[in-house]
Amino acid sequence: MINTRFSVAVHILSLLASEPERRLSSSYMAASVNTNPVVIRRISGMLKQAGLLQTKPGVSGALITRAPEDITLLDIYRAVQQEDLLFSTHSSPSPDCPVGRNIQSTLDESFKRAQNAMEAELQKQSLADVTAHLFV
Amino acid sequence: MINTRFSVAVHILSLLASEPERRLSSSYMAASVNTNPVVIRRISGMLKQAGLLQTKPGVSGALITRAPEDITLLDIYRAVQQEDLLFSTHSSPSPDCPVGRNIQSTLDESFKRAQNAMEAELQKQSLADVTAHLFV
DNA sequence: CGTTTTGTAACCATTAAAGTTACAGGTGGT
DNA sequence: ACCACCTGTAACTTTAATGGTTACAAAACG
Repeated sequence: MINTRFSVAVHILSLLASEPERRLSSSYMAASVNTNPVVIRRISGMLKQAGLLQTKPGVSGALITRAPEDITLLDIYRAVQQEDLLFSTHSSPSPDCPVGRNIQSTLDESFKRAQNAMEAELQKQSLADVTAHLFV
Repeated sequence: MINTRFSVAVHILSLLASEPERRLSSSYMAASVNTNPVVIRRISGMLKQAGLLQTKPGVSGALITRAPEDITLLDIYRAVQQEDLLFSTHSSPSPDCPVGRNIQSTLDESFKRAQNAMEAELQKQSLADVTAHLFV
């Protein structure tokens, strides 16, 4: 199961997108997410590195940097996921067995296709789609 | 990152598919996978429950129950994955905030789409596709 | 009848994640 | 200039999942 960083990251950016003019502090967002401000700052740091939001040390709050229409869920997913492989393969299968010898490269291809399909779907969805759904 | 059970499960079934007449013991398969026989038996148990292989207590070895063409990677994935949700969402966001109030149901939909895309791709690939790739 | 194997339970080690405390360094208001 | 507040980050704790391992009962086969 993929960790909740992705989920929290979308939450953070949804908050910022809903009030693009206001700098929202980590404490404020932590209250909405229902977690510790440090967790927010940690994830905000990843989103900042990905260029999705701006912050300044000392100055309260974060601002979104792009229009929600121009941020895909894949952008957010990639920002908070350090591992780029979705599936793990068992390590060091036996090289003395035709199956063991080739299973890794074979699975790498199969798994990559599945991951690509998932990421393609994330790319189709924008932050604007999410926020539109939030405020019905 | 998705655990290696899936990867090991495909390995097991590839072995059984490559010698459909021979009963392969957990020790034999453990040597090819390079792990402990108990790990093999544990995962074999899940594959058995899913109807993908047969075993009998006391009788050495497992047999594949279906033609590799009729087993999809999704069948195998589902057999070894107890959680049916790929993405987690953070729990108990604030009900006092319009974002917090609706984020879960919104994300559930977005995440389900992504998961469906991934699973659809797994369904397109059969065990036969995998074994064909193994023995080039 | 004894060796072997499966099926499980139980336990350990490792790892990742999330929450938390603490604090240095920067800002802005007063 | 000072002070209260915020960010960024390191460090620590807790929890849960995973994979490996030991142990053993039940079953089967020669």
